[in-house]
Parts: sequence; C-alpha cells; structure tokens
Amino acid sequence: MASDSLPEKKRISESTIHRLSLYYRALTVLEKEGFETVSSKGLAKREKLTPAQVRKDLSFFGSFGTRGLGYPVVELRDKISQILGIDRSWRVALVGIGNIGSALVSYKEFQKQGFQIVKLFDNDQRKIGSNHKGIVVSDIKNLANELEPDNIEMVVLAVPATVAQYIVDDIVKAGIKAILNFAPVNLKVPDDVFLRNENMSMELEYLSFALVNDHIPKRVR
Amino acid sequence: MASDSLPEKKRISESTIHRLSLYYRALTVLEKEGFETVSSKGLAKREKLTPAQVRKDLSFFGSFGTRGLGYPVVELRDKISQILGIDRSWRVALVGIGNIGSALVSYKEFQKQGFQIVKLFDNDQRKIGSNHKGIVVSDIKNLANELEPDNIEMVVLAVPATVAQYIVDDIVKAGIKAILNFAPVNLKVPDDVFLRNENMSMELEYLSFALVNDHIPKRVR
DNA sequence: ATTTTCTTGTGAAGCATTTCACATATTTGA
DNA sequence: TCAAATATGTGAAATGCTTCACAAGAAAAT
Repeated sequence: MASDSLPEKKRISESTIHRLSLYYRALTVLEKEGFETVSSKGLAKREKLTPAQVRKDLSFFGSFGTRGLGYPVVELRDKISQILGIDRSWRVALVGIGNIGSALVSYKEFQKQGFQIVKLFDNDQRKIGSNHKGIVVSDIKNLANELEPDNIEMVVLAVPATVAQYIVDDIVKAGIKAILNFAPVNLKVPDDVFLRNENMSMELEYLSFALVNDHIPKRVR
Repeated sequence: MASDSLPEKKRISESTIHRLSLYYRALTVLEKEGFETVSSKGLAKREKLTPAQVRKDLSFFGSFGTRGLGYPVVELRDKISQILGIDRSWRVALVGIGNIGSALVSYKEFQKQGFQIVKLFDNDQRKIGSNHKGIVVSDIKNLANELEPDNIEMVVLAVPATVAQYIVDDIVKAGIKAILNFAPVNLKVPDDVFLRNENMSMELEYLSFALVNDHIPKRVR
C-alpha cells in the first residue's frame, strides 16, 4: 500500500502545556542558581509533580535528557520556550482600561515573558488620548483599523461582561486569532480563534468550596 | 456484620467544581432573563459543554431536576451556591497593594460573589496608612495580630514572587487556610492549607503555544 | 576496565473523567 | 385519558491522563 496513515498531529493536553510553563519558570530559576543540569526528580520537586510526569510531558516533544545525568538546564529551557512559542516577542493589544486593564499595562510579568502590550483601547472619552506607560489610549471604534497595521497578534480583553461579546466580535473581525478574556462571561468565537478565560472569582469560589467541604483536591494545577 | 464501609467522602474533581461556578453564573443570567426552568441541554449550550456533563456534575450532589421539564433555575442556583459555599460572605484580606493588588481592591466581581476585601497589607511605608476604597493599609508586620481578630478566612496574595514565600509563611502561621496567590512561584504550604494560583502569564503562554502549533485543545476550561 | 549508580524514555497498567445510551419519570397535547 | 414528547439520573463504555516499572544508556566510582 502507498500510505499507511495521515500525518496525525498529536494532541497535547492542556495540563501538559501548563506544566511546560511551570518547567520553564523552574528552569529559569535553576539557571540563576547556577545549576547546569537537573533531573526529572529535581524538576518535579520544585513544582510538586512526579518525575514520571515530567519525563512523559517532555517526551511528547523529543528526548532532551541524558541518562544518568538529567536535563541540561539552559538547553531545556530554550527548547521549552521554542515549544511554547515564547522564544520571540508577541505584540499584544489591551482593550478596556479599567481597574484590571490599568494593572495589566504595568504588569511586568507579561513583559518579561515577551508579551508586549503595545496598544490600548477604551470607549470612554475621558480615557481616550490619555497616556499609560507611554502608550496613548485609542478609541475602541478604531479597533479594526489599528490592529492589523500594528501587527497585533493577541488581544487581552478587560472590559465589562455586558459588552465583552460585542467587542470580541470586532476583534475577531479584525483578524485576531488569540484572545485572553478577563470578563466573567462565555464568549462565542469561531473555531479558528483561540480564546482563554481568566476568571479570578472562580478561584476564590474553589477556595470557598474547599473550606466548606474540607476538600482535598486530587490534582492541583 | 456491624458496619459495611467507612463514610467514604466522595472526591469531586477540580473540573467539576469549576463547572459549578459556570453553572452558577449561567443560572444567574437565566434568572435575570426570566426563565423558570432550564434543561441540561440549555445549560450546556450556554457554557459550551455537553448535557451529559451537566447532569453528571449535578448528580454528584443530588437530584435537582424534574424529568420532562428540566431544572428550576432559582432553586438550582441557590443549591449550587450552597455547594460552593458562596451562600454567605467571606472576609478576605489582600496582601500587596501594587498594580494587581490595587486593581483587585476595586474589582467588583469579588464583592458580587460575596468575597469582601476588608483588610489591606503592605510593607511599603508610603502605602501604609493610605486609604483604598475606604480601607486603611496596615503594616504587613501586623499580619499575625490583625487577621484573626478581624475574622479573616481567606487571603489574596499579590506581592512580588521574591518575597511571596516569606509572607505566605506568616499567613499560614496566622491560621489562614485558604490563599489565592498571584505571584508566579510555587509556594509551599502545609497540607491543610488550600492554595490556588492565578498565573496570568500562563494563559498567554497557552495562547502562544496554540498560535505557534495551530493547536486545537481537547478540552477548554 | 569493570562494576555500580544514576536517570532517561516509554510501553503498559491503573485511574479518572467524559460520553453514551437507556430506563424511568414527568409534562404536553390531542 | 392516553399517547407522544421531553428530559433526568445513572450504570457502563469509551476516552484520556497519570503512574508504574523496567530496559537501556551514560556517568561515576573503584
């Protein structure tokens, strides 16, 4: 027979991807601490995971370790940054300059990981034209016109839940394929748009549940 | 025989608890929209889940629906709020009045879900004594003395990663059993303390991975 | 050089979660 | 009143994820 099977793109679980972020962070610290190599055991301990989990996660992407020795810290960190796509910088627009939005403009962690907020939008006339960390707030009406010419590839949405769907529709129309939403609402987007939700109340609700039910979770993110 | 088995506390998955939060939110909207009942199908559609999932989740806690009709919106919402422990208010302290911390003090969603931030702490002399939304910032040195008398049961931690572990140690010593951590670091706490992490960069990294790998995630939070 | 120790990478086993499918109960409509 | 339609609740099947356990490779020790 000519061909056995289709390319078959392997599906990586959300958990694995999140753990890659943890490994990346741990490896950054390990490098600072002067370690040249680290074992799956050592890495696991730092993030409260199991060595097998670490090895399995990494094995989805290749063989990066040396038997008897472990993983080279810097090399592995670089490899993970490639996998996650953070070996480059991303141009991000932030829509909604309220409480949360303002905080995110100044949030250094984004910058550090290569997520550069380079554009701000709001619909409030008092905010439009004002300057936040060197960026002038644009009118949200210009969203469609201003995103593409500025090479924006991601949008962080920090607007009230009531208007989030309208705005996300505009964002999608503007061709953006990745959105991080802080509004506590389930937004509808086409299948080819990646949407992640950051729902901070949800985590407090989880804590509330845990306290009330004295619940020991099986797995911890 | 006298006794068959031990009480056997059933373990609920993290995912189920998170979905309860989603159901709660959806039911709140449904009530506002004037619906008296909703089917598992209807509820599922609102949160992009399957009807079977909704029914299974709820079945862990009891039988709340009527065959042929669905679930009573208000009743189910109240029941879920009981399960999650948000049928009461929680007194929360916020430690770290930086970018994120300041935003969270004003974040109305917390208030709405019954999480009342009633105490603020910082170590910066310029911030101590200042007023945020009617709350005077206390010196972090007084953490141990001021949490218990004020009946604080949860702490939101929004301090730099470098000092987070020291502060969390104090928080634990003060008897707090539930902590929501915004610092991008893996904090060590005793087994009887519930710790949740809110890592906003992680979600951007997920989006980055998705864009680079054109990855369609299997399950979405 | 050889043995011992260490540690990876990975099928397979073990669990956990989700989905299926259907008996059962209730409502709706004729 | 009865049939048709609707929708729950739940074992069982299917799927997915984690852990186990070990062969194999490399380093360290002797």
